[in-house]
Amino acid sequence: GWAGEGPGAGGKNQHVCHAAARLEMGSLWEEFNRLGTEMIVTKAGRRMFPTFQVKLSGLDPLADYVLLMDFIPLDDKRYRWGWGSGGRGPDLGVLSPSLPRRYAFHSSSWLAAGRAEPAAPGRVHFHPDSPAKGAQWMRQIVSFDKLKLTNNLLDDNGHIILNSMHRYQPRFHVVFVDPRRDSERFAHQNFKSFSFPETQFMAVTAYQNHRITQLKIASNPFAKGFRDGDPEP
Amino acid sequence: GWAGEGPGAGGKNQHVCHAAARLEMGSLWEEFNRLGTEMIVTKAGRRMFPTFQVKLSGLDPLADYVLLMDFIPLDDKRYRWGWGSGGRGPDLGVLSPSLPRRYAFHSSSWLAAGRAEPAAPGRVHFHPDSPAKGAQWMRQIVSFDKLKLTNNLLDDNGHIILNSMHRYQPRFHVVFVDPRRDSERFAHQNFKSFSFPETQFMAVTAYQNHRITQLKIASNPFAKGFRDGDPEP
DNA sequence: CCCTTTTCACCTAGGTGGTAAGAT
DNA sequence: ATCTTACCACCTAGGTGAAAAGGG
Repeated sequence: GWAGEGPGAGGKNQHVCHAAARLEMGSLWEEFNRLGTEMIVTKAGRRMFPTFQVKLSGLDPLADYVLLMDFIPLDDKRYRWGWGSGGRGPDLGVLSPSLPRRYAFHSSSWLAAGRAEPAAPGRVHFHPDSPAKGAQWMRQIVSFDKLKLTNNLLDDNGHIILNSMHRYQPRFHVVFVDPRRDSERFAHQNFKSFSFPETQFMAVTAYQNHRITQLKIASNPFAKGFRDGDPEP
Repeated sequence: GWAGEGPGAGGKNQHVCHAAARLEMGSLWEEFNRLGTEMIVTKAGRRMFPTFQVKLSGLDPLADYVLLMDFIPLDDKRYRWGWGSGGRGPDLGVLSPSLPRRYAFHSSSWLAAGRAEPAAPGRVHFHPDSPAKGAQWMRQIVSFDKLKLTNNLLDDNGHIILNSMHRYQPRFHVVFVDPRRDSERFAHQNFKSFSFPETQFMAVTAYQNHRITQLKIASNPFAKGFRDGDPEP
């Protein structure tokens, strides 16, 4: 689907105000989202699957743009996977109101388990082709397949730092490279942001929901070695 | 070694006149050059080995530069590998004066065999990180490992088109991206070119000199499968 | 006869989840 | 008990020269 930004798009530079982004592989994202998407985080950094990819339109073909992503916590909670009674202490086993009921399967589900860890510095990932002309960005699908997620707070590889067992919303930003001298003063007008709710996920160090594991194995080419039984072209 | 450009460096823009490039893996290039370097060309495109890599210095850290390569014919001859008497017709089996005597081994050597084919359009290969700031280019070795050579005159993959059995000199160009309005008028001042004689080579569809083959196998990691006998770290 | 094309086994390089051990 | 780490077999993706087949 198409996702504009949250607040009204007023006061934006002409070079970004008509920018639009369509999420690619939308049906796959939605299939994961129905189950409750999980993304592995490792010390060395792990790619996302599905990969975040968008098709852009409405850019000035001759202007320069920088494309980047960041990840914002969806709430201030820490989660655990299980069945409420597991408890040590004051775990109430209360489903977070923001987690739809359908997240529960087989007697296990995501349960709020306290307040979130203090958030990491909040890194961003620049698309490695940045900067480039609008025409170049619009020519084909823009893929963030070099982006990696890590749980290492001391990471020095430039990866995105996330807390495991916390929920995140990926955000995508189109930034017009303003050639004007004091362009910093217009910075707030020169970018446009996109959030696709179907791309939100839980950061984990190991998959919790077995249906997520199976969908990853079924849809990620690199996990073909774990597929068994009938081939499905 | 270091290689400046041919004609006097006079009249160059300040952003390029101090630029310098050191060829990396120089001793390997020289080892190949002593035997007579050959580079495979294929219809689909083949990488060079050794890869053309340079360490840059003397750029303006804050200015934008484009880096690119092209290949110029070293002479107007066509060559064949063999021993002079093979001949059909007027092959004289005369060693080209520009080919050192050491090119001959084992009763076989490169022989001039007529005039060169008409040259292809003369494509260039832009380093995929272009454009980038001088600081970025100087930070580490710049590698042209995405560059591919083809003998397909109709190639539409943007590869470098060469004639097999012809000799070429790789050239490397540093181009300052001039922000001035009518910068085209200064184009001749805004670049600096480098030629390393030890990187010249013969384009071939299959290796002719067996010593070249052995040196490729010994030094290219992707050819490790053809190494036999003692490992050499 | 000489050169080119195609196919192949064998590599490098790196992305998967499983598994068992480790940490708290 | 729950989460994390390290290692592994098994993939994708693509760069090698050898060998045999193809073409003029």
